Amino acid sequence: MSLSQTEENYLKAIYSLAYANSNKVSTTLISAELNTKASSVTDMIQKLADKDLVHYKKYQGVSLTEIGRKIAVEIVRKHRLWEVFLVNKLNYNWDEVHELAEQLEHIKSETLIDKLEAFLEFPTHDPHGDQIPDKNGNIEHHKNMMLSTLEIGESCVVIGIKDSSDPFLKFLDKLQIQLGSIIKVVSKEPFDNSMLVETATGSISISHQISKNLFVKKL
Amino acid sequence: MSLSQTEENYLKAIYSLAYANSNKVSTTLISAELNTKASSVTDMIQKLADKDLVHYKKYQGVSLTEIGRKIAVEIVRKHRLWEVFLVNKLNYNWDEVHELAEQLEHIKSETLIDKLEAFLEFPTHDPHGDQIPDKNGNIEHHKNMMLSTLEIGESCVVIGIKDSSDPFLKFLDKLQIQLGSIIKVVSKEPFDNSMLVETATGSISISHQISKNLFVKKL
DNA sequence: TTTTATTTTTAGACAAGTCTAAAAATTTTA
DNA sequence: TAAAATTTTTAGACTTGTCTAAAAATAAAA
Repeated sequence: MSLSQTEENYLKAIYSLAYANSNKVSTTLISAELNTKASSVTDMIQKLADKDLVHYKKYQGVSLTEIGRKIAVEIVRKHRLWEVFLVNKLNYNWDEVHELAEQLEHIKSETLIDKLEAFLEFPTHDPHGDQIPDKNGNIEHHKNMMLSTLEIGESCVVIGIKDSSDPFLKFLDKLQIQLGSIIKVVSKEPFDNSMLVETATGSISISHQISKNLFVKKL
Repeated sequence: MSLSQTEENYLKAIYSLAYANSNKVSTTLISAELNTKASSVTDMIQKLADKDLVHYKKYQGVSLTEIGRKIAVEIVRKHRLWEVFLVNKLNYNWDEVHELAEQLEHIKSETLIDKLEAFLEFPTHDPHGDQIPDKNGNIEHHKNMMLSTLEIGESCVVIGIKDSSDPFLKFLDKLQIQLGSIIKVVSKEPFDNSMLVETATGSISISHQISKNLFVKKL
């Protein structure tokens, strides 16, 4: 069964919304995510239900079937691998690649994405620090350790960001903080919860706003 | 002006047909190339004419405008660069990449293809030996020297193939002849125009059928 | 140069995906 | 728990790209 780009986008939207909203997703939520009208969503949902990709009862919201979920994860996998390609090989900045990956994720091929994965040497995270699902659709959500929770003297690697808005990404670039950056907590200021940290490029002060949006792995 | 994938495919079809057919192309030819019906072609042609991408007068055939030609060449450029990527980086065989490139050529981005070109280190030919147009849409069609025209004792590099059908590509693979292969003509048989040649992997006999379909550059 | 055959175009229809406007169901609130 | 507000669905329409069948134009043949 080959899906249209549009159908794939619906599945992906439901997948990411469902994760944050305990599985059942409303028509309006989807329409907001995809910039369409609720009535259009209803139409498409009914088609997807006919194909057994979503569970659907009128007025009761939508959730993915096992097949639907599998396809959605596959698309996420493609999206993230393409992002790695764009950043690591073509020298894009991590805040520039989303739109392009949005297109590339829909390229149809049995073999392409596995070959790409091998070429990229089996990355585990995309440039925003999100895990790349494996070939079988397995994805371990990592245990959300934020920089803000570290104690004085501890060191860590940046493995992801929570708020991946454009301004935030740009700001991190300015601070020269990237995926893989190593950070050591020098001191913490109880007054505003900011912290002084040591990075490869020197020591800088980081606000709570920032430190609570950076996923890290302790060293 | 952003074109749909379909519109781009029409321009590309007209471009490649026009090259072999002295510029004016008929509705039926296009419909054969794109696997559609002539009536569909007429419809689309009229839309393209409205957008000044083709010259069109009823019953008189179609040709590309300057803008149309430019866009067509751009797509060819994308197609060929993606083919290089697939073969050189992802280890595809040259006879497997056409369909995929057919999809990738439609990815929309201002910067992607130039970055890809740089990453590939500015290749001049695709895996089938066809020239890659430059950023400005310039393409020098090389002067069609075929292996069959070489004299005894001369050496050459394979730079392209004329008949890029699947069976032919597969056959060349079997002979271990690839782009860049070096071939020296040892002897020619006047009876059937076959030739005995020396390659990296030994000396083999090549029929006229083959030698007249290989573009080469003398050394 | 008429008649015949072929090619091209028009006309009307259909599928996918979207929209607006109005009706139906659900949820909120009083 | 009944009225009001919100959400969801239906109905009908529009666009893109396609099709078939028939009409119009061109090219070939007699």
